[in-house]
Order: sequence, then structure tokens, then C-alpha cells
Amino acid sequence: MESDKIIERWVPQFRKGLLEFIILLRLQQGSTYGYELAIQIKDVTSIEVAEGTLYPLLNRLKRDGLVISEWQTAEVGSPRKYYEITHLGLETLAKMKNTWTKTHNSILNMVMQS
Amino acid sequence: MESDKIIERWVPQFRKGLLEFIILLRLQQGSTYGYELAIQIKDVTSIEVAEGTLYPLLNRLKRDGLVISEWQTAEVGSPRKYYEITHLGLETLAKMKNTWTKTHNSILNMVMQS
DNA sequence: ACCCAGTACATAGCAATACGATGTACATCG
DNA sequence: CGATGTACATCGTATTGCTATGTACTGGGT
Repeated sequence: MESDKIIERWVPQFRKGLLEFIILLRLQQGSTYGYELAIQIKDVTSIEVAEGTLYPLLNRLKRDGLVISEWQTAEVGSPRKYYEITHLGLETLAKMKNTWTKTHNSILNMVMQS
Repeated sequence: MESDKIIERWVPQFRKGLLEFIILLRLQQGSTYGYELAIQIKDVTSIEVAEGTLYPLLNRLKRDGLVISEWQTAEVGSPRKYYEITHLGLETLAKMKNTWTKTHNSILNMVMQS
């Protein structure tokens, strides 16, 4: 198999858990709703989050108490479900940052050695 | 739920795909065998790779042609299966490095903004 | 002689998650 | 009035990390 196809299959695996981290990072800066979240993540990280990934993920975050949600309606447009990060979410995010930093340093070491 | 338990469940997901990357990085420095690989990864990255994770993973890498393996027997001790990275493995590793670097920069940006 | 720990590889089954496909509903623009 | 965009949602599949378990050999302690 060629390496491009291998990477294509690898990337989704590489993203597992990462999206949660990225979403919490974004929510730390303020509330937003799913559809906009996907656009912003793509703008900042070039990662295209599929809707079938995003909405279940937000529900998991809510189920675990890392975020809370609230419907907001306007005169025009579909109603939006805004998500806000909780105290538990911030606490968890801090630990994720820690894990990420440690892992990055480890990998950097291995890249250096090569 | 408390954040420690959330992290505990998150870490395995976070590792998905990463181990492949880490193993290829290590193999880039020279051939080695499974058991030693686990020890070295733990030494360098503090990541404890379960055997039930490592051996299937090495078989996947072999199946995809990223590594090749060879049994080596000695007068004493169990026979060891040595793994060597292939050209395709190196090519794939380069792309993984690229993905990793891009993602790290994106995340760094989000951390900065907060 | 016996037991325990270490070395070394392997598989089966479970749980979690990213993604494609599909669906709903409303708005807008040509 | 059809196509595109906004906005949320669910289902099924594939992949993968992990626990548990198994096999087999080695060496040290008692």
C-alpha cells in the first residue's frame, strides 16, 4: 500500500481524543454552538470535523459534565445550541494540556535523536 | 464524574494512532524486538504499552509493509522477533511527523490564545 | 526440588470513537 | 422553485488500545 493511503487511515485514529481536547480549548475562550465550532476548528487547525463526529462528541462532553448547553432562538435562522465549559471541564482541560505537553516533549526527543 | 476518571478514559483514546508513530520513530534508529521496544518506550516517553496492544500493533505495521520482521535465536533465552523499518515505513513516518507538527502548532495557537 | 519473577510472543473479547451516510427543518439567493 | 447554506441529529462500520489469559523458557532464592 502507498503511504498516502496509510496516512488516510491513520489520521482518524490520530485524532481520537484530540478533538475533545481541541473543543475544550476553544470553549475555554467562550461559548459557541456546534456548527460554528466546526468552522472555527477548521479555520484554526485545518481539521475538518464531520458532523457525525461533532454532535455525538458534544453530547458526550455534556453527559460527562464538561460542558453545559442551552438552546438559543432568534427571529431568523435555526435555533442554536450553545455550549459553555464548566468548572469540571476546565479542570479536565488542564490535565489534558499536561498530558499533551509531556507527550509532545517525548516525541520531540525521539525526533531529535533521529 | 471527577476529572481524574475522565482523563483515565481519555488517555487510551488520545494514544490511538500515536503508538504507531512512536514505534516507527524508535525503529528509525535501528532494529529491535517487541519486548525491548515496550521497555524503551516506557523509558523515553513514560508510556506503558500493554503487550496486548504492542504485538497486534506490530503485526499491523508488518501487514501494511511499514516494517519487516525476522526471528533471531540465541543459545540462551527465548527467540526474539526483530523488527526493521522499511522504505515505506520511513516515507509514512515522514508524513506522520508532518501531521504531528501541524497539529501541535494548531494546538499551541489555541493554548496561547487562552 | 519447588516456586516466583522475568523474558518473550501471542490471541480473544470489550469499549470507545471518528466517520460516512442519511435525515429533518428552515432560510436565502439566483 | 431548485440549489445552497445553516443547524442539529442518529445509525452502522471500522479501527484500535487494553485487560485477561495462555504458552514457553530462564534464573534466583530457599
